[in-house]
Amino acid sequence: MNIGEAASASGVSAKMIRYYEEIGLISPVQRNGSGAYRVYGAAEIHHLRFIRRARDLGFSVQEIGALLKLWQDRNRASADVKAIAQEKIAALEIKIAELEAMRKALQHLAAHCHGDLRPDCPILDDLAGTTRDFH
Amino acid sequence: MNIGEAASASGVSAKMIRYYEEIGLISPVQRNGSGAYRVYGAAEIHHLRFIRRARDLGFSVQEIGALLKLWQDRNRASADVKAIAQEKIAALEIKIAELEAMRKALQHLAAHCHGDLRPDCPILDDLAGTTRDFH
DNA sequence: GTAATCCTTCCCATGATGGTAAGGTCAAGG
DNA sequence: CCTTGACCTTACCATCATGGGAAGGATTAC
Repeated sequence: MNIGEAASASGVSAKMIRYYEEIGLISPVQRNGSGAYRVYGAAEIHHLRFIRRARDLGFSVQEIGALLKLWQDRNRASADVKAIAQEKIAALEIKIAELEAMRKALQHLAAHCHGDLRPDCPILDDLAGTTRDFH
Repeated sequence: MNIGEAASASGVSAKMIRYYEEIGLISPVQRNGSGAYRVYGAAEIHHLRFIRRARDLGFSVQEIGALLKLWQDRNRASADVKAIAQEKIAALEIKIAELEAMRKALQHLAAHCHGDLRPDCPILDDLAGTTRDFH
């Protein structure tokens, strides 16, 4: 299987497959007879799917490196994996809270903005720091 | 006021102040006698605070450019500002939903992982795509 | 006058991804 | 056997906002 086929089979773009190889997330695969083309088998596709799924779940490439190691360590403790997942959950919660705060603040401002042709605008007033309390 | 003082007065790092000038978000400020140092006054600090606040609310530098133009246009329609804010709110909501989905998926997996010394781990099973339905 | 602190510009790095360009390889069909 | 088109290769650049550092000039305090 060439890289293009591996890409569509795994959901990871050819570009990214080469990149993951370059940074050492996956080891270099075999090449074809002339050594020109990368050749992928079922095991490699499996790896790539793993990576793809982990990316979708929000893990960074570095974290995926750790997960891959654990995946291949038959004696791993499930606690090690769970710890990584829980750190990620905590990070997600922080990020979500930040975005929620932004959303709330913006919605509050937008709710008080006429949104018509008049120039008066509480949103800009807030950004400019000239807000009079409009509660 | 030199750039360092402007930085602490506005909450925007000196590095970023120069960057914003470089990309044209703010216009070049006056220089001191020898022309070596940038000099900031109250108006510039006000601008920088505006930028800082808008960044905190999640606006990109490009969007802030638009907001700054509107801010300085006395005849702007508040609808124009509100539209930008609402687009940003919508984008935030999409991002939040994505992160929430990740968090949910991870929490579901983590809840089913023993988290002990045994190697059996539903999290890795899921990533590997070998999950047997454990509902 | 000297030392310390600040400022300047320029270059590099981040993280994960996409784009492009120049060129090599392979498979199918004539 | 040769051409053509599809695919692959590497190498470089761009993104977005930010920080780091180096080399050197300006200013300020003593």
